[in-house]
Amino acid sequence: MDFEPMGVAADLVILTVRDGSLQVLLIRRGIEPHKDRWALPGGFVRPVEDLEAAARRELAEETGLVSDRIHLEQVATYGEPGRDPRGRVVSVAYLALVPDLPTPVAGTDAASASWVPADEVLTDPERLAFDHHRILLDGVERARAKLEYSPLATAFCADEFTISELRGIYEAVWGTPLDPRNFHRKATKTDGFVVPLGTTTTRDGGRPAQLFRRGPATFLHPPLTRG
Amino acid sequence: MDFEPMGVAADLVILTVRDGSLQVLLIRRGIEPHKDRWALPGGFVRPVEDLEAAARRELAEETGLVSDRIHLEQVATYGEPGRDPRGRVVSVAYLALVPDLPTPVAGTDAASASWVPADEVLTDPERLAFDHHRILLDGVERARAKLEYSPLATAFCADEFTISELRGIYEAVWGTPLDPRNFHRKATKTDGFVVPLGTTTTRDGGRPAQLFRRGPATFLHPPLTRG
DNA sequence: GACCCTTATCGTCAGGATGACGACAAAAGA
DNA sequence: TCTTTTGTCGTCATCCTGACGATAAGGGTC
Repeated sequence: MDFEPMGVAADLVILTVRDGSLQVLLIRRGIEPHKDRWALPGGFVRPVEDLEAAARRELAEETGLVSDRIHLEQVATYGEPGRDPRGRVVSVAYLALVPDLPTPVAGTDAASASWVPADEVLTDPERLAFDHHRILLDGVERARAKLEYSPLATAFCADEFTISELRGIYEAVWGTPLDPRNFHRKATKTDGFVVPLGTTTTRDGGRPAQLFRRGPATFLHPPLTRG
Repeated sequence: MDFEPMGVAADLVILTVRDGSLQVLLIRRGIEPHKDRWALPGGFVRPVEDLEAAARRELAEETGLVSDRIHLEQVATYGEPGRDPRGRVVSVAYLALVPDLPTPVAGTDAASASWVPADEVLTDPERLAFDHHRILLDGVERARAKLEYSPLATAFCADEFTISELRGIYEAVWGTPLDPRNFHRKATKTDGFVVPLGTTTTRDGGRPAQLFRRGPATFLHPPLTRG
């Protein structure tokens, strides 16, 4: 039995935390189908190219971020017949977590790509083309869940960060305030989550805060709890 | 820009608990490539067929289970160029959890499909064709992780079960013994995990045990802990 | 029936983690 | 100097867990 050929695309949910809110990178489509509508960045996987390589290539094209230190993980694959008017297209969705970029979306013409608050997009199911609303929903939920039991929040931070900056990540992604004192205790006492650098900064105002770097832990035990 | 067509397959990690151990359904391939080698059940997605529908169809073909009450979830998608000698094939892996079947693999010729202890397969990376060892690894790890924070263990059980049967599921999947008294407390006190039926059974020997049905909870809070 | 074996179920207790919140420290700015 | 802002350390009651003792209620054996 032979197979029926299909198109395979890689779509990206690229998240960052800017101005205290979780934001997603969207592009305005320049071509049909869904011309002029907002959509997730993405494109077809090339004939000889790994799925993750395709995702990483799209990520670089849209953000200018080429580092393999950017967190990128597969979320799910969407293949409902009819989801793409061009034919049978199966889309593998990836989730990318990037720090707040100093250069706003470098390497792209600013007109077609921009950061948008995630909940603003999530509350309007018609905002995005294709089934990208569902993909975004799954991507954001994945990110929210992983903050609980993995040290992934550090992927949103710069190399060096303070505990309250880290807390700000959690508050933005979860959309809920956290007690600074309890969070401080949890973050610093969970083995391998963050390592102190011995230096301080006053960039957040108030009393100088210790600077930290991400630790070697791959999961948090016990996990943090949402809400 | 047009797309390069690829084959899209759905492969299945079908797990059950039999004789106190976690077992996976494998088939012996009757055709090339990898003829006569063991592999996960699976096949190409049809031109007009949803991915999950394809997985459910394969599940029915291999096990005779057609019920939509069987737990089936997507795990990941594998698309490395060269993973299939027939050409560029992208495989969407699904995880199915089924109760210990009274009829051993109904609807299939018994020669080509059989239950095999999962850890026996996992310890030999060359046991399975294609990249199915990796897929199995990911599927089993998903199952192990989800038992912690979801009531999914009940998917391995019959409609009515005792607490110690449920505990047996955990012990088999995690490969670690659990304290019967603490597990009983946890299972019965976690809201919505199991609901008592008021009836008892002595099928496990010893003092009659309460029978339970799965409860309405979709996650366990707080989660159970492995080992 | 007396006894034993097996499994089910309840209870106790110490230790760890959490959430709520008080208190003080150390900077910037008025 | 005083106020404001943020960081950091403590305290305490509560909940959950893991370890484990004790009792309950069947079946089987003699």
